[in-house]
Amino acid sequence: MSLLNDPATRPAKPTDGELAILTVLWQLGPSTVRQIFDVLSAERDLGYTTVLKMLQIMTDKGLVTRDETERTHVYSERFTESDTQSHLVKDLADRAFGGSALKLVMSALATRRASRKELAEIRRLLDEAGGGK
Amino acid sequence: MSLLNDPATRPAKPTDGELAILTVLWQLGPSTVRQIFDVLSAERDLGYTTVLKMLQIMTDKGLVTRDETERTHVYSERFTESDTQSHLVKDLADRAFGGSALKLVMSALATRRASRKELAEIRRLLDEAGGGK
DNA sequence: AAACTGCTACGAAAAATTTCGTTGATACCT
DNA sequence: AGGTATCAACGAAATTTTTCGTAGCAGTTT
Repeated sequence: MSLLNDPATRPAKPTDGELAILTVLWQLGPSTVRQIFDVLSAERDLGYTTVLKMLQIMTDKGLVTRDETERTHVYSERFTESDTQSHLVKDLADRAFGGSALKLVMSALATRRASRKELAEIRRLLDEAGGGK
Repeated sequence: MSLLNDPATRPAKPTDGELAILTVLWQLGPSTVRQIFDVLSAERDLGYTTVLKMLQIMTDKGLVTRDETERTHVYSERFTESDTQSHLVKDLADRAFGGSALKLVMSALATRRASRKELAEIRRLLDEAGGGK
């Protein structure tokens, strides 16, 4: 048997193409191939069956689930947006920042301008994080 | 002609394998294939010529430079650690956070515990970033 | 000089990812 | 019913990434 689609095992990091599909699912919620294709094909040139094939592969990998009750299948993300994002951040921290998510944060802050509102939001998170003591 | 090795063009995001090599260069500074191989092969199983080939490809892509004055070539990163890191952060922000590096930061902070010292450092960066007003 | 060691270059295989054409089934329209 | 549109499945081609065997060259040792 394969390890694919094992509910207990988290799939590997999504590829770039897979992530592009996931971001559409985050935007639209559960969607058909057609809906996802419409969004992606507006940005770049790719075929309908390409999207279909990727969703089939993602289903096998356990990145999405598929509702087959209707003829037109409906795909849903299997992990939440923030869960997947956290994973990607951790992965990048591991691969490029010696495992330190905080170095990653500092890198991001060092090169980005932020609005007052965004900075305030970050401070609030910091206060929460450090609030305990 | 090819666009490879064009000093004016930034190479595409390094692959996972390429990034692994870059992190070694960040640790050791300019290094030979042997030195890089020794570090990487301690972590995972791979051959010497694999590392050599990757460095040759990375040279073609312009990710590293090669000093051939000695018989044993010495490879150096072409972009600084923080430059490359910034790029990777921006890339991830684009691909997974709708282009918002700040959402990425918030995601990282939401799931990480930080030491007081680290939090203080982040606050300092925030003050710099928001200092103007 | 022959054998050995360490190195680069080359080519190609293997693996992973991305792409889509074709087929056959199902629904819709006239 | 016949024709058209939409869809999933399948297989395979194309591309990218990773891997390393083999060959040849240059020093070193015996």
